[in-house]
Amino acid sequence: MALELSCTRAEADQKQLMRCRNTLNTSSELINSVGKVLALAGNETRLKILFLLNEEGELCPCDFSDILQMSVPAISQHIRKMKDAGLISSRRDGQTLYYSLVKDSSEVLEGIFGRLKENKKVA
Amino acid sequence: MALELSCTRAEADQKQLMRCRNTLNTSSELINSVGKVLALAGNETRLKILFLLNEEGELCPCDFSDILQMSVPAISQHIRKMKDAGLISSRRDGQTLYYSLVKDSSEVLEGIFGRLKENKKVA
DNA sequence: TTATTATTTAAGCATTTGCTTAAATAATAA
DNA sequence: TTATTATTTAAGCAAATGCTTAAATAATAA
Repeated sequence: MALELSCTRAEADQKQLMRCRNTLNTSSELINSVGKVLALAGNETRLKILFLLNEEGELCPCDFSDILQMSVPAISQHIRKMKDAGLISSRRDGQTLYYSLVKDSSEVLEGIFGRLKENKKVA
Repeated sequence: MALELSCTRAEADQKQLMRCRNTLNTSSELINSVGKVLALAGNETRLKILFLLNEEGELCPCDFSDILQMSVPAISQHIRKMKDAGLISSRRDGQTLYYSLVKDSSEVLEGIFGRLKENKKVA
């Protein structure tokens, strides 16, 4: 790969580069966890699922399959990723599993949905 | 695929399903564009680039290569995606291209970075 | 018990992603 | 001009992603 060990531009601001490295180091855990949430929400199907859960409270895989016109297994696999990441949780009622957003972990989502709602008002 | 045309649960709330379909239809453009931004920000390297641009104002590919310890072409290709999406723009100074966040299109990012900063204060 | 329903899980596969290396631009310096 | 530097672009490839179909669980109904 032959990676340059430092920026060799004449104008390179070494203090700035150090500051950036420090910023990333001190926030690395946070950036990592936020990145995971964004990667999950960055899929259109999953974003719609999260968005609908935010609006409706809880829905089941069968509902999503119907609404999004996708197969149940496809929905289920998206749901699993978000459940594994702690974004959503389930409640069983008979044969049906109802999923809902996990309040605690939807901090990043709140920012996103907040913007979505603001824009919605304007548009 | 043999897709079910509607949720057949006895408890299925047809009004709710209709409302969900409507919600998605009326917000589809917005969800689509937000989804694209999230997909871009959902990559750890790109999230770091966006985060650093938000903190520092502007930086060049060479800086990122140095800070993130990645090859210049790898950085450049991440940058291109975000530039194509209108998230960042460039200013040339000699041989160096300085990139910065496009204010207008960083609405969604603001929500994310806002949360990042809040958490930073706490942590 | 057997059948049906709601859901998950697993295997397979095409598409996408993100790197690599090498070559092409673009600007400055000699 | 030629050389050097900063960056982009392109081709190639391994890994990840997101669907498909089929099989496995789990709960209810007959």
